[in-house]
Amino acid sequence: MIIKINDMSDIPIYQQIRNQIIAGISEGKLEPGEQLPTVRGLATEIGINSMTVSKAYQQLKQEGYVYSDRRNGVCVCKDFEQKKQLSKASSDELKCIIAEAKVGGMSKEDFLGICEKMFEEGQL
Amino acid sequence: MIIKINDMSDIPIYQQIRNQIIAGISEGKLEPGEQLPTVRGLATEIGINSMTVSKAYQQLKQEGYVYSDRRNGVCVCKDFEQKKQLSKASSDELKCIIAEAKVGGMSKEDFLGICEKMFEEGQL
DNA sequence: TTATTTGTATTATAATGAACAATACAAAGA
DNA sequence: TCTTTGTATTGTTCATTATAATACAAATAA
Repeated sequence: MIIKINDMSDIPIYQQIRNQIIAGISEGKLEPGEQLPTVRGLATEIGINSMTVSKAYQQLKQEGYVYSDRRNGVCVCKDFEQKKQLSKASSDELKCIIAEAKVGGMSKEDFLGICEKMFEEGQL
Repeated sequence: MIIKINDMSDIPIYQQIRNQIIAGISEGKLEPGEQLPTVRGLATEIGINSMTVSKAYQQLKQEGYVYSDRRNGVCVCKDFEQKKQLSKASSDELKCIIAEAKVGGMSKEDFLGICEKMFEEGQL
């Protein structure tokens, strides 16, 4: 699982790490129970401060994606909460994306097609 | 067209304004050529600094949603660029939303159903 | 036991962005 | 001329992000 940081992005580094870990889990690149890179290891690898990695891991932990153990590091959860609904934040963001797509002249069918492809992409 | 600011949100005020204007256009609450509230008027109405409103309008202008005129204020564009594809930012955000939905156990069908509803909502 | 590795906590600092305050200006119209 | 419009400027305050440099507790390996 390779984490890639875009320094030009306006998305904070710790958020980019978080997003990529979640994407990795959803694509099966990170398996339940698998250990994530260590805080110091990942920080050195991508050339950032270890506290920034720690911040990403703490957020993932708080959101229920990973758990941590002093010796075994941070690992992907084995059972995710099956909420089966979008968070408020996701729902709000989705509304914005759809509004922009509509104003840009995209048809509902095209939009759903894009979503479908994204959903299937990287599936196990 | 009423703009509502959520002070608790971590989304910047100028961004909230921008998002709501775009939503208003996509729902037909704001018609092509229609004048937006004045910078000072909207700022007073929602109790914020006028430069914050100006910042939102400048971003909308730069993105091609509105145009401005010294005398007539800021108006909704009459012809939007029909790009018919998502911006890089929207596409990246959508991927994150889908990854979170998948890990949360949402089926593709459920997700597409939510998108379909959102797309149709507030349609003319 | 001792040393190492793990996540985590602490303190301090620098850089950036968001929001505000207070003006000022040019352009257009009444 | 006076008002209203968007815009530009300057400065300040505050929160967030990211860094640096340590330190600590817990678990494991030597």
